[in-house]
Amino acid sequence: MSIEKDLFKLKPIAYTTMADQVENHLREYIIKRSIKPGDPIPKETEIAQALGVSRNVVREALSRLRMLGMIESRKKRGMILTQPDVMKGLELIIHPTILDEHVRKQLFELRLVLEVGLGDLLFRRKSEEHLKKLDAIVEREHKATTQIERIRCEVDFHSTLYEMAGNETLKRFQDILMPVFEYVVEYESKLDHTSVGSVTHADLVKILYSNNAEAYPNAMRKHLMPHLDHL
Amino acid sequence: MSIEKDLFKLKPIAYTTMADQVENHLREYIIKRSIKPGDPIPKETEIAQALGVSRNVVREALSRLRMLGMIESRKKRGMILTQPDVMKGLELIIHPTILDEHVRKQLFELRLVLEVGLGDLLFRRKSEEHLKKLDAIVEREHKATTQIERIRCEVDFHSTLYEMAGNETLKRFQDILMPVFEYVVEYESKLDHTSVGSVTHADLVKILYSNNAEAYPNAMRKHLMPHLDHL
DNA sequence: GCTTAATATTAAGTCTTACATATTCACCTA
DNA sequence: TAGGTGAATATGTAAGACTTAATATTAAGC
Repeated sequence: MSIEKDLFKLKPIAYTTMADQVENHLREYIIKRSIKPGDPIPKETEIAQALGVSRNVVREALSRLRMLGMIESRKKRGMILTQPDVMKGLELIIHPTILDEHVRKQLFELRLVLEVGLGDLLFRRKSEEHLKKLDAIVEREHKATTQIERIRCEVDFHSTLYEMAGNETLKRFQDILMPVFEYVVEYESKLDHTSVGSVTHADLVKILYSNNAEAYPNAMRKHLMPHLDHL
Repeated sequence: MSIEKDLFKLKPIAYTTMADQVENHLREYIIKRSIKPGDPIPKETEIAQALGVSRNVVREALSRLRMLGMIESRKKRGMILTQPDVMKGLELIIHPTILDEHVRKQLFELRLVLEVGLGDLLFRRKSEEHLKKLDAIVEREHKATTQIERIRCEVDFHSTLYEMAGNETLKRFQDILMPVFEYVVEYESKLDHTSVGSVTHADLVKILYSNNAEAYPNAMRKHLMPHLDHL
């Protein structure tokens, strides 16, 4: 009897709807035929007939791909494959209030890892313009009087670093994750803030002005140490 | 005349379908009401009636959320919110053959950044077990005779590092991106391989055995230098 | 003959209805 | 009380009709 119950519990996992299957068929179709962005894909009715399902089901599958930015459709021209934004899917899921504490923490760790490792991209792609922008932020931070203003500078500083790295995908990744971090930052700001890292933003900028790429990772590690110690 | 044509080109961008709107409504609904995983959401017919659209349109929107793992549905129990896998959306989009060269390169850079920054997680969470696993891989690599076997060791080594980091989200991120990297690795393997980084896998393991977290980032940088120089 | 305007065609978007299927709940019998 | 039977219910699937917008074709005008 208990075995039968266990089997029942397994059943829903293996369950796939027609829409799921059509979605997979379409993915395979695109890959196998190596269809490129701009190329047309078959009409809804053609797909429905070819796979022996209702147009309804096909539309559900197409709707999913369209949401991810994999296809676009025009009223008569039919549908075409598009170059998807790789981070689109992430953006669609991530919302701070839905994610649980555990995942939020893991994403924050991910951020720390990224910033320590960012050095080589920064030194290869830094520009006068970016460095001056960082200078301005440090200046603003010094003059800041309220906690809110300081946190804004904090966010601006680190966002500018990602911008400097000259990697759009990475920047986009950061932009998507930012709202999650803001929650953590708020949490951290309530903690003892005298234990701030011994390396300041100004110190980091100084290193970036130099050509000493070796110094960056450990400087950033020290800067982030208050956060790292919380792991 | 040309102005009219330009306007035409802008038109489709603003276009949103009913399914898009319902999807957004549902997202808002979930957030505003702070619905938690396990909580039920309204029936398809209720949503359709409330928003004044057909059940068909509602199903398209729900289908999208279901694909992302945000909701699950049982035949009679209705639908419930689920804790989504944050990396699910990424997994659904990323396929090496669809991504263009430019994006693939950016993702590879992302990987390099991650591995250099990984140190602190590794030193905090390393275990005897993991270190021994790394030892075994280094051993295997020494004995390897074919290029294929060497590449497999390379992949195993770095995958084990992510495993050691003790961050499931990060590991999953790496697993999803791996197929993209394999393409790049294959490409790189055709290049001059005498210019391999001066720091070997064995050196990295030695550092991990020590408690010298400061040494890690620059060691990994040197190890990855052949790749970094290609940026 | 060429351009312009009206019309037809096409494919996606939407709506309605109907039925299938699986799960829950309540009733009802042994 | 246990267990089986059937009704109720919500999702899954199918089919047909209509709307809308973009393209293709034809017709009209010069």
